[in-house]
Amino acid sequence: MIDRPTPAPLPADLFDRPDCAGAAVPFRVGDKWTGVVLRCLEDGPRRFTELRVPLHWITPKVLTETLRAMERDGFLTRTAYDENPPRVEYELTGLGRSLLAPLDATCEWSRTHLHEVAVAREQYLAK
Amino acid sequence: MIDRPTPAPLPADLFDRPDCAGAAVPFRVGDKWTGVVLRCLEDGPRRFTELRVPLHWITPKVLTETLRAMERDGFLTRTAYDENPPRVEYELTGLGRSLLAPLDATCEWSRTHLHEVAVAREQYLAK
DNA sequence: CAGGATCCTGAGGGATACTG
DNA sequence: CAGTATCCCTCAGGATCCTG
Repeated sequence: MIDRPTPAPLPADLFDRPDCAGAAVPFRVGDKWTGVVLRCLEDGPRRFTELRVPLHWITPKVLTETLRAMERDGFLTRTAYDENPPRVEYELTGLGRSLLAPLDATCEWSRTHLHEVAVAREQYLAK
Repeated sequence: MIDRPTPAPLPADLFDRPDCAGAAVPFRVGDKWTGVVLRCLEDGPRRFTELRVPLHWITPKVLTETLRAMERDGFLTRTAYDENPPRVEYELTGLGRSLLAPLDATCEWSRTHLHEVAVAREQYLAK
């Protein structure tokens, strides 16, 4: 386990910026949320509620399902600390981190080509 | 338009081989079928029915929807020849071809890491 | 051959409320 | 705080039949 400084808080508009492909990205990883969760965890471990913020307050049920599936597939670890109030942290494994490569390739494509898709759609409608 | 020799027929088991990630791939491009259609077209233009073969005889409705969406987004062109019986060919555009890069990155990940996912799932079940 | 028209289902995803 | 437990609802995707 790498000794890592506390990562900066996740900005609430992390996936809501002009330079972000967001919902228009034609790629999805696994289910609807796996990709963005991956991005949220790349700087270090995060807590449950912390993750909900940039995910537009995704419902606990859906986030739990997503995290459980990713844990099952070996993409992240779930660590529960026996405290009160309870604290649980999710952290990427090496396998999960390896997913960042194809994810980056996808985001890179979006950055360079997504506007062409928008143009193509307009031309298609104009016909 | 590049002058291209007639591509080899699409093998029916193109996505049904032991070395193919297939349905286990945790990535999807756009909808369920866009990625595999992309792969089917990378060697040159293909006809409607020709595409259905490796796609396990996907129903015409679903294939039409997929192709229309990809045409609308500028990923492929649809060329109808005025013959009898009718002939229609689908061919990747430059934009569509550019999608092969992130798609390759994804497939490469699957090749090298997919078995780790299988192992992780077994360990998860064993707990 | 290349689809259009219809009908149908199931599973992913969401809202709300409650709990240790 | 970190979830469970229910209920609900859309809609991608499939089955089937028909046509220029």
